Amino acid sequence: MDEARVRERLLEAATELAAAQGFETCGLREIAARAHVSPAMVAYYFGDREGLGEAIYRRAFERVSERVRALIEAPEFARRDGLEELVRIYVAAMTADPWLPKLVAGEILAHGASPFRSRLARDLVRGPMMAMIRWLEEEQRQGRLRPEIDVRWMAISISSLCVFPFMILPIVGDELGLSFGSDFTEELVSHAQDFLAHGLRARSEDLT
Amino acid sequence: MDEARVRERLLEAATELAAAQGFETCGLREIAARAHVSPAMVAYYFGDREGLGEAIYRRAFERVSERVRALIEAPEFARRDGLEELVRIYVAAMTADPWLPKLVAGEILAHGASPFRSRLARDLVRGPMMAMIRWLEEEQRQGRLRPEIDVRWMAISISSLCVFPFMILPIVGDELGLSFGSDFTEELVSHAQDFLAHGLRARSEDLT
DNA sequence: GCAGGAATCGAACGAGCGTTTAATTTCCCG
DNA sequence: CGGGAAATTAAACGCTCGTTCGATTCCTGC
Repeated sequence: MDEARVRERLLEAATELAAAQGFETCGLREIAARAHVSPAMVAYYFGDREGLGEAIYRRAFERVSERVRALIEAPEFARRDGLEELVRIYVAAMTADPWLPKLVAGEILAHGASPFRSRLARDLVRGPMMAMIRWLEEEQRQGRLRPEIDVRWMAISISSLCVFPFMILPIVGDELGLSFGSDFTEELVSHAQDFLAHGLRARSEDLT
Repeated sequence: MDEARVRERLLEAATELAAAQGFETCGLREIAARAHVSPAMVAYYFGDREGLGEAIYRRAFERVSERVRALIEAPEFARRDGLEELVRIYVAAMTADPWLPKLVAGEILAHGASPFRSRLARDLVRGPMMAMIRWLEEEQRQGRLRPEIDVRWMAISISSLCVFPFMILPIVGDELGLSFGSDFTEELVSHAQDFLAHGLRARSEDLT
């Protein structure tokens, strides 16, 4: 088996299956068959089944956190429309790998299933959200966000608008005439930006 | 075993476990033990394991669709602030049973795992969303919603704001100082209403 | 009070799981 | 080219799963 490292092929097969049906429900033999490899290779490279699961979720976590770190450190954050950039990069992080949204959803759902999964779900969700909250607080302090709104709920709402659409798209997408792809991502970004801007941003004029 | 019907106790135990860790990952013996009943009772009342799963998810689906039907037929919909009422009842539907949010999340994630689960996930998500879209179209036609926004994205955003917070609350709740309960629900409703009203509603005055 | 069907149980079965092991192949280096 | 370590495999093991089955208990109507 020379065309690619066995370890990498196992990770890829396991990731695809975990994204399609959840890691818990797919067997070692199924993963190994998809990677054209013996099931014993899982023990050889990852110790045991849980080691393989930890590896694929850790990789997913690192990809997300790496992109969210770019989100935080990007120079666009200092600009006036930082909120728009936040949404754009947040969505871009979700679409960087086609299987990431369902993987994140699985991790959210698996929270509590095992100590390892709980810890990973926490890392996967808490890190980006806490960073976002800190950024929102600063924006609010500078008067660019409506002062009366709790930043925690701002962060929850932003996350909801950026993540949840990916989770329900496979179910309602064909009925709505929407499907994965750059079109969907761009529409999501622009609509989320629109909602958030008109809902969150401090305005000099109108309304209480 | 007289204090409650065995069938009902099995349904309850399976629902709690499915909400806590997903139906796929909990065994029949575990469910039966929690219901203080022999595993053979599952076969007796539900035929097989999948029959039990179908029963609990069907019941969840019926509870949701029943409450969303109330949402559609409620007299409040004819009022000026129908959007606020929609959010309130949508969230109320999610909180009617404490295990419903995770059950819905699991169903979303399980879409594609099996023909039965795909069909149920579709029923669970499509029905309420299509009804919501039809209602939003009517609202938009009557000039109460900004005319330039795609109603499909309105529905996606409303669903996101009303459902996703329940999914991440177990993970980030303690760090944010938020926890399940009537307080959380009320805050969620009021914030979602605020965001949607200022983001979606047509205004006579300001901005392009 | 008893007969008979419904309800319930504990035990056993076969299948599939993750894992281990011994054997084989592959590869690299002296 | 040959030897030893690394890589890979097929087969087997023990375990747990969902399911089945015969026996037992619990109702209920006569």
